[in-house]
Amino acid sequence: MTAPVRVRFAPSPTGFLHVGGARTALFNWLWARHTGGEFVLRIEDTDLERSTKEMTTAILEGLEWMGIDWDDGPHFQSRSRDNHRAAALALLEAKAAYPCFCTVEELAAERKAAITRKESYVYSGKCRTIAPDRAAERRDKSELHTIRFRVPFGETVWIDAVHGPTRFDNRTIGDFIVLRSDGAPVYNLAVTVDDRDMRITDVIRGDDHISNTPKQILLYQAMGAPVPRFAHVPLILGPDKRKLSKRHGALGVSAYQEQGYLPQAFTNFLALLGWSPGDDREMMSRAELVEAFSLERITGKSAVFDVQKLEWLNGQHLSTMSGLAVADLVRPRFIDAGIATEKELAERTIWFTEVMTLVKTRSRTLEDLVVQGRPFFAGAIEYQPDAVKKFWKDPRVARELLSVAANYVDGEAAFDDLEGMEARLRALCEQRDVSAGKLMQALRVALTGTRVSPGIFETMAAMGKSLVVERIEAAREHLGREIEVA
RNA sequence: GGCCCCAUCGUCUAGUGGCCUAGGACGUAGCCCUCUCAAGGCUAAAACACGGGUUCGACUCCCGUUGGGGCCA
Repeated sequence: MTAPVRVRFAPSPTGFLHVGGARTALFNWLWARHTGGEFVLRIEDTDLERSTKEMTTAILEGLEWMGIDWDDGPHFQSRSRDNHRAAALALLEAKAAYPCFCTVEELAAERKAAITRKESYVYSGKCRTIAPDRAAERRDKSELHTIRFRVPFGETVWIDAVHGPTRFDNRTIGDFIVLRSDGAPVYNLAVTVDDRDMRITDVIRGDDHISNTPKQILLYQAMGAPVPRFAHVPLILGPDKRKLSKRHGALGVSAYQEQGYLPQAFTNFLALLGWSPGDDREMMSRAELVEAFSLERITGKSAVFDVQKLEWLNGQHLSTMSGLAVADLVRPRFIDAGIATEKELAERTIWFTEVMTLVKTRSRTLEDLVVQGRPFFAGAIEYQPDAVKKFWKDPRVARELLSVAANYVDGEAAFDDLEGMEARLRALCEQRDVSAGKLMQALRVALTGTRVSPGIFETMAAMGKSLVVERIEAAREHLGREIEVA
């Protein structure tokens, strides 16, 4: 029986929750839920200058939106600084670390020399050999010093859950600082101490931390703490194949939320970036993801973020949702867009749900829903140039068609009998010797201003007779003016 | 520059020595459906970076080259 899994997500609140972080969080969460383990949230706010309360809030909100919940935390790393210092001192006590009195100038000189020799810089270890009593003496005199970790000879190896056996020659690491001269603990120390204290069993994080790992393993070993399992997840790349960054545009999770992506689609998409269930499944529910997830199936190759696939997946998830669920989700967007008031929508819940049902198969995001739903509400519409060009090519013909349409609508009593409506319209067209198809298309522009809408009879039924009449009249007037100008 | 990671269609991936004339998905193109656009159905084009080994046999294992990326400086 192995110890229950405890994972953590440890963002630093110096920026919003970006896509890479979101996926790291997701993988941790999926692993915790898959194994029945626990997910700890730790905010690494030790960079006081750049960390803000707003960013912390934004990160928590992003996680919540994605449906990622935590069992422990949020803990704030800045609150355990004393702990980190104590750990550094304990290391010193155990002779696993030593005080280093080298000045900035001396270190700069060492570095410079290394560069001229075309070697990578590692600390020479000059202060390693200072006799302990002599070092204590100098410390007592408050001579400025850092605490350095004594890196042993040999190599540091671990079995990465993603990359397999990974090894580093300790000579390339060099005695690194764990406590700065101002008493501030260094990143690798803080992380290791926190992970130890939080009893983290599995560290799932980005590939960019691989080079920190040997240092952290060395620290665990020196502290006599169990070394967790590591899984280094490949990075997410932008379309230019470079590490995803602000350059690539909207990257905060909140941006995707605003654009109208569904959290279940977004997480589904993110899960498929660097991981696959091993079969041909693409669209997966939250539960399926949890069920199928495993560290072993994470690929070692970094993946390009493909918005088009996200859009498609979002459309898929949208189409599986009921009209009612969709209506509930988009309602605020209609209100924010000033299309309808909350009260109006509340009074027409059933109708609104019907409209959303009509429109959702041809929408990929919630924003699409707003755009396509808008014409169903009273008020003026704009005639889109591309629609006019395609279906109102000749204004005279278009007006002619619309007069037939007006005639038809005038005589049409049953606005809910779709098949009957179509039969009667076709019969009328036959009688007047006009193309039913052309008429419907011209009518579509009159009713919605666009060349895209649900079936014309569904559209009319949903709009209601009076709005349909009004729109046709407006269109005929508009076309009349066009003809005069020409 | 040093260290490290990675390498299958444009993109996400399946593939763990013979099942591969390399499968799926997004995207692209075409067809069907059709009042438009989607959705849906069908079809097509599209990849194992290169060179050496190992092996009866390599997309799969090893080495090198090249390329991409990351971290540190």
